Amino acid sequence: MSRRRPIAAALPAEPLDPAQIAGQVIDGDCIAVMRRLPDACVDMVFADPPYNLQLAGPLHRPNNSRVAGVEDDWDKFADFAAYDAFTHAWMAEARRILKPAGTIWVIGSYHNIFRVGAALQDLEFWILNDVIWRKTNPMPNFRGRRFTNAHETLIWAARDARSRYRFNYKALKQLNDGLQMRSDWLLPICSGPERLKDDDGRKAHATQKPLALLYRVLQAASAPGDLVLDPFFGTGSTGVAAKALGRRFIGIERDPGHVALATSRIAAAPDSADPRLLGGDGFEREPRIAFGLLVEAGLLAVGDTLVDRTGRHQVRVRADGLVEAGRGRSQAIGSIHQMGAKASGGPSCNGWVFWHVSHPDGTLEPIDGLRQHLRAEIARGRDAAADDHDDGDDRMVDEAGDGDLTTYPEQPVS
Amino acid sequence: MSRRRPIAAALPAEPLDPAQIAGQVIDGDCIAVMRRLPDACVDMVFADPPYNLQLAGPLHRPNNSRVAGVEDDWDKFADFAAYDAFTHAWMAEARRILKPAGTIWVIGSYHNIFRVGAALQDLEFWILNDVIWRKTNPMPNFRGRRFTNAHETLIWAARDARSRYRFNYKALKQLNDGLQMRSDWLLPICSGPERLKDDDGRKAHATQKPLALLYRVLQAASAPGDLVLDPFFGTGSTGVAAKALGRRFIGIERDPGHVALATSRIAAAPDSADPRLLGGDGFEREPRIAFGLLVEAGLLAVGDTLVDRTGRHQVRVRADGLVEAGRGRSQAIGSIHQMGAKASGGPSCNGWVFWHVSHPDGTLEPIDGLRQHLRAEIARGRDAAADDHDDGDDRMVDEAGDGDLTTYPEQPVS
DNA sequence: GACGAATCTGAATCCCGTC
DNA sequence: GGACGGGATTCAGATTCGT
Repeated sequence: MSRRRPIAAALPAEPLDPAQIAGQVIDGDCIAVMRRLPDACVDMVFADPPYNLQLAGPLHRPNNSRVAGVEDDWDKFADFAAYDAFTHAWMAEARRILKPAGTIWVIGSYHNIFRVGAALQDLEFWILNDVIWRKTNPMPNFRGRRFTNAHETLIWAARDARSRYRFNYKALKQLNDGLQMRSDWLLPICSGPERLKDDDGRKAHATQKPLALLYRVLQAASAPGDLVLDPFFGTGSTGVAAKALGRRFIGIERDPGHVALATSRIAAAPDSADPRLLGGDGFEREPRIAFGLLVEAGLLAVGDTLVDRTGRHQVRVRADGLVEAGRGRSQAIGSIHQMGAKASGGPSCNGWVFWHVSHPDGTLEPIDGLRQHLRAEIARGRDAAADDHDDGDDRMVDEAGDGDLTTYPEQPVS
Repeated sequence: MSRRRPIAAALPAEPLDPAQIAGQVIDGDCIAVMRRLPDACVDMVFADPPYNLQLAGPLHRPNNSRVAGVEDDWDKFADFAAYDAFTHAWMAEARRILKPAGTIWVIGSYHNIFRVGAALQDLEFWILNDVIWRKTNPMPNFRGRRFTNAHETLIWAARDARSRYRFNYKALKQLNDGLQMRSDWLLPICSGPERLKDDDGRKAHATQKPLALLYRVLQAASAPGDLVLDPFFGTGSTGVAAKALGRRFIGIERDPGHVALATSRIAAAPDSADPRLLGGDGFEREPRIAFGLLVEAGLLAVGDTLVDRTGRHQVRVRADGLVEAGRGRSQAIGSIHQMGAKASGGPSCNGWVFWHVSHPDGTLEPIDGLRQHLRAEIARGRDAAADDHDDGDDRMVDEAGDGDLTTYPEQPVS
């Protein structure tokens, strides 16, 4: 198989406490280290495993300079079977320590990504997307024998098919100028000052990933305070991005030199901004408003008529927070959603945007506008109350707006 | 497994003659049909196999309209093992009938492409590139639970690691405005008039591929007259593109309705232009000129001195087409390329651009200039001769300039 | 017929909290 | 865990409809 270190079966398997080692880089084989972590303890895994590059010999540019490829021992495997066994082993451990709602990201190239993707499926991970990192500045194909290999592939997968995983949809839509984020991401490769060099000016790691890539991954599929594990930590880009975004991390790395480099790099890296600015989705779920509240608040009156956009359907507002249509035998009563579904003929309906009130000038306004009005009033009252108590060292923040409070220490503003 | 037809073990396995059936659509299971073809008879395979989508239930757009998903029987497999067995079976046959220098293309999505890529590697195909088809107009993600699935993946692989496969580098570079063609291609999905409809106005096939995609694949990895096999022919886009580009094809399709549709579609499709305009690379490899020919042609004389760009190294021209440096014991003899490599210290060297002749005015000219001069003269003579014989039914064209002659029937100008 | 608005559609593994 | 019900969710391009 490979010339990697013997795995840790013989080493003492002292348990590790995830909370204790968060923010650290653990020196060791990732399989051995993961075995010491408890089940279901991390929220996300980001993995940049060896690519199994299989370069035949040294490659030279047309001007005869030599291309510095990946020639490290960690990228050497005897054959596909050896690579598959290795992949299966680390991935099974990663799945064990992943929380049920957690997701995994794995990055690779055509040399290994098909083995990786098949292994994920075989282990019953559930693929959510394959994401293409399109490089703005890839290395050209010097021989002119293939297409410029201008991308790498990331696979994003949930722990299983029924996972209620996190995806910060609105935050990413915002990042993409108001349109859904697509599965193809255009980002530069890691170069310039971001690229770590050793004392001789050579690159410190053969496959350092750009921070921008890690930012986007963490923004998409984790929340502030989440614990992110990177089993192939390298120079620690995952840690730097996690620190900047208020996520906690555990890094595992076999090469002691890289462990030291990553540790000092992260210590020097900027900390996260005010955690309140980092919210999971950036757009927390708004507090729920029952339709009946609009009547209580005087925004609608019992007996008012609601119409759909085309004017083809109408309902009357009842006192109990339901609406009714028709008279006598053909009368139907239900929630705004149920009656909207009935009217539109679909399996479901968002009554808030389906039904409208008619203004005197003939224009229609969705009742969602009334709801937003009411929400704003409620928020003003809540903020006034909160101002009286906002002076502690720790903040209690309802990240998701769902009543779960996350506590974490105050962070300096960077 | 799937509800496909029983495979053809029990059917009579009458051999098929590739030359006879070129241009036809064969009705049947692709594995059974391929078994009837001889070894090493096709130049390229393009395959668009079932993706194994595993759709759970109906999906609706926000406006409550229902998405027409792929619900055909041909995309139903019991599990990954069944899909893998199917993949392995058709792919092994495809490899058998592929010429040693042939390549295969397979397109898929994250549902199946990892199984496909691993199977290719397990069968000892040699992956050359994974190519990303980025869609300009993908279907959005309606529930906001994932990234817009905005691409599909093609894998391009040679029959084995040592294949001398065809890649029309210059033609694709030209297609890409003078820059190397990258591994990410931006193309619209198949819609509008190109999308075939049945009598009711519904799409005739759930997964029709755009012609532009096939054009690029055929342009990249085949030559005029090549025989291209598509084992999942569907509505025959591969055949239409092949006809337009002067490639021959064999299509295999299980569904008799699709066979009929593809056949009539191809019959109505425009034929290729003058084959001389379609050249394999669009830029035929220039005929090879031996260095010694420069002496024969009087462009260099025996004993002339060649120097490198800096003037630090020199060699003398010999009568045998080699060059020599030094005198007596330190004398070295070799080709212009070998002696260039020795002088520059690299593992290889293009002697044509490394070595120069000195003009009387002191300027240096690469000997490649002399070669181009000679080529132009040769081309003038060849064209004059060709005009006298350009009236046969078949043409013999040395596409690659390497002495391999490909014969193909004359095509009318469209 | 021209132009703008409204509608339709595409290889899709497409919800979540509460009781 | 299963059932129930609230309510959140789309982009580009072609085609059809309306004036």
